[in-house]
Amino acid sequence: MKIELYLQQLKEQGFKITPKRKAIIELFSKKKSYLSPQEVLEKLTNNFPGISVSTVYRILEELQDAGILVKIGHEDRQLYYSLCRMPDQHHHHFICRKCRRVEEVDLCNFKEFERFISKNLDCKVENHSVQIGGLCSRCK
Amino acid sequence: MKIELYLQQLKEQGFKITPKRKAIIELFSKKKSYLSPQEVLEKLTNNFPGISVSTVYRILEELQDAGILVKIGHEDRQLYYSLCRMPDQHHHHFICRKCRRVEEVDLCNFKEFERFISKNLDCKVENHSVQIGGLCSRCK
DNA sequence: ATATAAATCGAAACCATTTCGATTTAGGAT
DNA sequence: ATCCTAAATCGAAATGGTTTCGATTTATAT
Ligand SMILES: [Mn+2]
Ligand SMILES: [Mn+2]
Ligand SMILES: [Zn+2]
Ligand SMILES: [Zn+2]
Repeated sequence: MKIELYLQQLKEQGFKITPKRKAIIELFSKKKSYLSPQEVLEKLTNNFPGISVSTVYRILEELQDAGILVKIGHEDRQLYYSLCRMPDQHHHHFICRKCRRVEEVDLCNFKEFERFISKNLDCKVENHSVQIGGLCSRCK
Repeated sequence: MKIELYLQQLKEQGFKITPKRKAIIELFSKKKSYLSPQEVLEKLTNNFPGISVSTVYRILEELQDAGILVKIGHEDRQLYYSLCRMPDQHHHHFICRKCRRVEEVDLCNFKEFERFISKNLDCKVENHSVQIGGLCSRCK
């Protein structure tokens, strides 16, 4: 997806296009791996000396709200984000434990779970989270 | 599963059976919902006034290492644990968003994911995490 | 150009979690 | 039963990622 599309997506949701937001989107779109807020801050300090930590945290959260970034669940329980390249359809992510690369997994076989659970537990299933880990084609 | 089995499991892994460890296992085995370290601390304060926070954190981690508790992934990124009632076979968990009840989901259709990913991404799949959310039979 | 709501700054607060040296305890050995 | 010792617990302080908030700046519609 081109940067312009993400910016348009931002605007459509009522956000203003600011240099820092643009820079963060650009950063993620050229890096296929997930990043922590601290890491984003470091990368931006080149072009924006004195950028505030709080700004980075806020922008990352907003970009996720806008569907541009996704949070990556990590066992250290800290925040990590990556660009989602398929914002429109439900899917999952594969994450390389070595290089942090995030790949889109355009598959969800959750229907089977839902049937199984409804039948066996008599619950109302509302959501599910799936994350796949391993080594990507480069790292394996 | 009976408490004695969990205690035996603890002992087999080289841990000593202490009153606090026992109390924490008992607490979880009568509560089917997940708990935070703070909540565990509060419940234990009745029987163990002056129990230390660090002790609770440490025991919870150890019980997880021993396969007795499982960490629950929560969007607030804080620590939550629940008793795992099927420690021996691979499975997943359903979590009620209202009452926090955790149910064992004795199903995993991950093979399909693995085939799909190996074929499309040429990756080496090593692990996956699945968590299902919704309302349990009581809460729905 | 002007207005103004949104965005950013920056420093401090927050608070869940971790650390570590001192003290106590469980459980095997004598 | 007593002793021994590694393991477990205490407790208070540090840690550090994240959030807060009032002051200042900026994007953008008019
Ligand atoms: Mn995606
Ligand atoms: Mn389980
Ligand atoms: Zn990789
Ligand atoms: Zn429930």
